[in-house]
Amino acid sequence: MGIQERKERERERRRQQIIVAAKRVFSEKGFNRATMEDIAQEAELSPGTLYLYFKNKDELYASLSLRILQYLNIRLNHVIKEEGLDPAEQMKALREAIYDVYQFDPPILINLFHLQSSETLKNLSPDLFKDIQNLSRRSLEGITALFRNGIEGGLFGAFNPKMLAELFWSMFSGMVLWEENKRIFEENNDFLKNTLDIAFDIFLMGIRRPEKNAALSADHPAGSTVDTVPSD
Amino acid sequence: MGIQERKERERERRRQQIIVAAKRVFSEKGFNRATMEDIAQEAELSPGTLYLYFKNKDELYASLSLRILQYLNIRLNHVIKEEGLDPAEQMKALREAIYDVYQFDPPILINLFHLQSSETLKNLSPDLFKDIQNLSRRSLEGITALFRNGIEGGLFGAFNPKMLAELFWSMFSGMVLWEENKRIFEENNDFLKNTLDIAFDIFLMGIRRPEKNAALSADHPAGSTVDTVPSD
Amino acid sequence: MGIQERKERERERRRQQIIVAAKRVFSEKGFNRATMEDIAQEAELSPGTLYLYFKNKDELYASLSLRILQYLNIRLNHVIKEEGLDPAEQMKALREAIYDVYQFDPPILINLFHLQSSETLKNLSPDLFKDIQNLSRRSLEGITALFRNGIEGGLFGAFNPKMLAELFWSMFSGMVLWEENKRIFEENNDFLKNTLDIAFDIFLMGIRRPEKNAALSADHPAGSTVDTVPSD
Amino acid sequence: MGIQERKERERERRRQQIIVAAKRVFSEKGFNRATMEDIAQEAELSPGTLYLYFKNKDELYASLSLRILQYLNIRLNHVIKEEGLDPAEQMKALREAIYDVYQFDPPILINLFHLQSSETLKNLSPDLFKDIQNLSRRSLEGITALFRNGIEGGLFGAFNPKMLAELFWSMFSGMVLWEENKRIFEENNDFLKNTLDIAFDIFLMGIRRPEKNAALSADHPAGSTVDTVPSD
DNA sequence: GATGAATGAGTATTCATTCAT
DNA sequence: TATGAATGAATACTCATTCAT
Repeated sequence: MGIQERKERERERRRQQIIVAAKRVFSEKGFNRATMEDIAQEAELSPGTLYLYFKNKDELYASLSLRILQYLNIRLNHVIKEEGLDPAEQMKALREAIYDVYQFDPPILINLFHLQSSETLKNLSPDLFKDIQNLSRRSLEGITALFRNGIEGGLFGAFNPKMLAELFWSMFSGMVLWEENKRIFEENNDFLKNTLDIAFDIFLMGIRRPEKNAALSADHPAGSTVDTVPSD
Repeated sequence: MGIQERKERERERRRQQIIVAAKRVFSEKGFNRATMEDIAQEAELSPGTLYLYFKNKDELYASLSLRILQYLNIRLNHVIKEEGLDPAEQMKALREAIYDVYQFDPPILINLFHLQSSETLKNLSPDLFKDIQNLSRRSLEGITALFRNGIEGGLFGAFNPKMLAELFWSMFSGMVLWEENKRIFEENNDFLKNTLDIAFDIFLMGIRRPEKNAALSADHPAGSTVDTVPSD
Repeated sequence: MGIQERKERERERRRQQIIVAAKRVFSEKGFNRATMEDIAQEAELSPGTLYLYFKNKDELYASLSLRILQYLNIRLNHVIKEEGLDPAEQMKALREAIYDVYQFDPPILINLFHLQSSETLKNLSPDLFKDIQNLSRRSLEGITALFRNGIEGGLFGAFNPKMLAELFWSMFSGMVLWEENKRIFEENNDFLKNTLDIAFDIFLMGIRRPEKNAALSADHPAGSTVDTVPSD
Repeated sequence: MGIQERKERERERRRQQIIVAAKRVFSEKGFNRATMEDIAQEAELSPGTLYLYFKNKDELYASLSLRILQYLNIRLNHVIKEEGLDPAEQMKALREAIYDVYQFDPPILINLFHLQSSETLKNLSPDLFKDIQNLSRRSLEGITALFRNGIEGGLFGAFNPKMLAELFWSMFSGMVLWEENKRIFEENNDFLKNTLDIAFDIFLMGIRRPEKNAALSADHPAGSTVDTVPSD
């Protein structure tokens, strides 16, 4: 059993070694231009060895995302389980957690969004697909829980917490992509780092006063999302 | 001259025919799995003909984006130039324009974001790259102008209009991507159509009360974007 | 008939126009890289028109060679038919004719040798192939005749005139190719112009004294070509 | 180390296996009509494998030439370094060496001349181009050295040895091409084998008596190459 | 005759994946 | 386990040639 376990640990170490190498290569060359040969070289292994740890290139790529989703979950759980935070403080902690996830590995985070909107996802092994799906869902549930706390704690009005969570998350995705856009167009001015704070505030401001929102929203049906959609 | 013009028109019609076919195939199979052969077949042309109208696969793909950017610009210009709208009404019109752009061609819009965060962009002919860059920039300037109107019209507080425009646009991008995510994870519940309104309201709500924002933002440096960054 | 003839003349003019354009393009880009499109553009015609005058690309290419072979024949005939030349003067005239053929169109002449050692020749229409074959043969016969005159006039020893003609011609081919080599290796020092004279002299010197040749050749069977091989 | 060496040897064997197959296919079909697929099939390998040993089709083709140039060099060095040969015997040995080079691999030798007068050469990797260039140069230097010996040994008159070497080599090239011509025109009578001897004799005869050459050359400037051009 | 848009067969090259060692 | 040589399917792109106008 000790041997079994040591082997398992060793195996995990190799996987991480490969993932780290893959991360570097994918970031530098993009998914299509990065070859398994490149990654093997970066990992100081042979191409064949990669296939002992990952079924194929798509799965190796997807495993990168899994890693950041795992980190996201850990951070969200910390926020949720930390004792003695009132809803407003939780919100501040959420913002910081999101920050950290971005800083944990910016290129991988971009890969994550790229992955999600690509054909790759459809070709994963069912297990890995499930893992990604579950972790995504759990992350969203975590954020939802935080918003629900806020609502229940009287911090916000009567919005549907899941919808707020999704909106919040998609807003964040958009900012990350926008950052990437700017890098390509070479107007690199650190959009994300400069605006996440202000965006967060604007967002929280907006949802803080539901009675005014209701007024504004009165002339279109989206008002129906307020409080009437079951929160999951 | 009449002949010249007719030929030009005929040529443009063919280009559109190919673009339409390409759109279908790219949407169905994604960029990598879609072959030029597939597209030619869909367009009821031969592969060689595609190359009479588009230099290569990348450029054909990029041309899809150009099309939606053109539509976006037209719609934004309408909003800006429409007479007799007060800032609040302009904001409402902006929301509707954005709606329409999405509905004009949802899969292409997703392609646009995919394109922007991909390696493809770097390999276009300089002309096409410039076109996309310029149209993107002009679109953003259009949105910026609308926010500036809002600010000058006293509708909002003292935010930097360009930053608001970028934030708004990235939020929208994120929602589109999220919609795509959900499609892949097969929880298709029309997130975008249901939430664009509410998101818009939240966003506008938030930026409407800068004095409160300032209070919230007081403990972090992002407050510095308020009113102190030159509006262009 | 007048009309018929004028049409024929017009047709020939077009052919020449195309050949001239093709010559330029082939010389600049080589056979494989030169496209029919390129040639059409150079001739200020459309690609389709080329096919009204030449069955295909190979035949157009081969027609270039025909042109220089025709010129070679004309020059050789002049030398042969010129009255009052003794064999030594005829030899000098031959040298000058060969010079002129090279200077008539150096790149085409190189093309000619390239053509002859390539797969192209096998794929010509029988007629064109025959034409080239016949003109080549006739040229060689012309040179042979000149050498026979020399032999019969006592200028040389007892060599087989046809063999001397072939040897002479292959030597010239080799010099042309060598010139081309040097151009590619960028040691361009006009080898051909500088050495044709000296080569000619060495060659004539050598064959002038068959009794010495016989001595040198005594230990190998090639001596059998002396005077014993039928001259056709 | 033993392993390293064995691998290197194995690799070289594969290269030769491919070169041999390529030689057959190129000879049969010519450069353009021969496909990499054909060559792979002939070598009983897969197309991909060819690219593990040769960067591309051009380089594979050029490598054929390298092989014969290497053989030529070896043979020339033997002649030069053989002890106890007087200049006349060296010349005889040169003739035999040239014979052998032709017989070593007639089709490849033709390829070599074809290569040198084609566009291919310009597109090789710098290294391979350098190799070919150097070996060509060294071969010519070898022949030059032999002629210099002859001159210094009083065998010939006062010609420039390098020019003689070039002339000699181009004559040989021409004979090879002419042989190929005849094969295509289907009058295959082993021209080369029958005439190299006689050509050699004529050539040597001719250069043996420079004072007579000078007489003949008196009326054209090529006489200036006699003795006045530096021998390198 | 002349055009030139359309054709579509033809191919070099890549690279994820396998498997004998 | 690890290797890395070999595989061979897959595909973007070219260009000689055709034919409706």
